[in-house]
Amino acid sequence: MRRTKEEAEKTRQTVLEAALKLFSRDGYSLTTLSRIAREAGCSRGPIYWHFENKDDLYEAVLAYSQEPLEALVEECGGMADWPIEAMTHFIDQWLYLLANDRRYRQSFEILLNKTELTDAMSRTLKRERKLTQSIVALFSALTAEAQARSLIDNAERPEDLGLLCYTYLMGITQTWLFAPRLFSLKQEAPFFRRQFWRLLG
Amino acid sequence: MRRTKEEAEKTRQTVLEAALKLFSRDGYSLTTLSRIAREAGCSRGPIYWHFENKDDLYEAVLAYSQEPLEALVEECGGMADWPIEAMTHFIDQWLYLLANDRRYRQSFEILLNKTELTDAMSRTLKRERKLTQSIVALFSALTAEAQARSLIDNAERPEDLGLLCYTYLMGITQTWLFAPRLFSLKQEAPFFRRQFWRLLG
DNA sequence: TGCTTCTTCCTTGGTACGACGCATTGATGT
DNA sequence: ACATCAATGCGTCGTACCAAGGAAGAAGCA
Repeated sequence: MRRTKEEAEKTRQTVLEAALKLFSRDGYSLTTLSRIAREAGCSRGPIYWHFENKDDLYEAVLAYSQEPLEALVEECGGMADWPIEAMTHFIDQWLYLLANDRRYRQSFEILLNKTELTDAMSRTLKRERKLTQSIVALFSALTAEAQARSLIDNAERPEDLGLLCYTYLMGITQTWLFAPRLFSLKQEAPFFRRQFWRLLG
Repeated sequence: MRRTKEEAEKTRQTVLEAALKLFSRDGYSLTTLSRIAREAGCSRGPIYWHFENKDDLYEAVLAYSQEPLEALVEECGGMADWPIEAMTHFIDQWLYLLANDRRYRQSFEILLNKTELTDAMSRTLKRERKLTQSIVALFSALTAEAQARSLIDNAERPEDLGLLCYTYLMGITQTWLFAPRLFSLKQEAPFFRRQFWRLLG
């Protein structure tokens, strides 16, 4: 039955949240539209109304779940005049959100552990690589600025250091999500922060 | 028709190689047993003869593809008296194999990008986590030994440093496999090696 | 050695199952 | 009255898995 605009939008959000939960828990293939509908408390109909198909829903879920990360990149991009503070903030937030923000954690969970990156999702892949690229570029710019002000060692090229910062964070993220019981992220966070600055000198 | 023992074993290997190729390229779900059979030049029958089911084949493929890595861990485990040389060797080999050894690269490709880590593959997951654990333990032992001989800085706990070494390598691996065009692994390898030792001091 | 029998390895249909996607219908805000 | 939002049922497709059968190494026996 027809709902008001707000109700319809709420339905859409509910589906999105349900899909995020199931995709991040059970993976893309195993999660059927029926299950998502049941989790969202509706039938499969609304899903096809709000989204083109399963792939489209997946893309929407990923975009939705990555909003916090994109906001963080945006935020630190505006702190180019305080490169050290910007990097500190980025790392702190990255680790904090990973440990405490469900949506943020689920976005990585899906992408790293619950998706088969095939040609079928080239659209999603392209978006993700662009995001990766933007983070590397951000760190490259910040390290370049920090080097210019002699705040960090300048023996290495800033592009390399930008890449290094990204791989450093992704390594922690990937390892923790793959084996959460291997170590406590909250306990080790200060250690990882300390070691980060050894990398940059 | 019945083959000799050697021919049968060869069939098994062919299936394994075909599955490795397709799993690492197209992912687990998209790869059907028919495709594997066609790639291996046989029918679906032998697959069910040599392996229980699809999951079992997957497990076998992963174990097969990770032989080089397990050999490397084994090898460096025997170099406890030369911790610096052992770590150097491990990193060099890791990066070299990643760039040059097809099977080694495919094993990570499958695990990182082409598999949905659901409860269904708990057996595989357990094996992988154990392998992770063994690498972390290896580096912990090597850093502890190096600290004892004052070869590296001893401000941090060796368990933490062992974990750090692993996340460091996985970050590079994950990032490169996710976006191979982001950087050239061969060109950056020396850089990554240099920075590794900054982490340990 | 030569014949028979058993076992192994593989081929080929067939079946059961479940998912996606769509089309139809229905209900209700606007 | 109309457009929007949702429920339902069906068609189609593709896959994993199984069953029956067949062909030829391997092994036992004279």
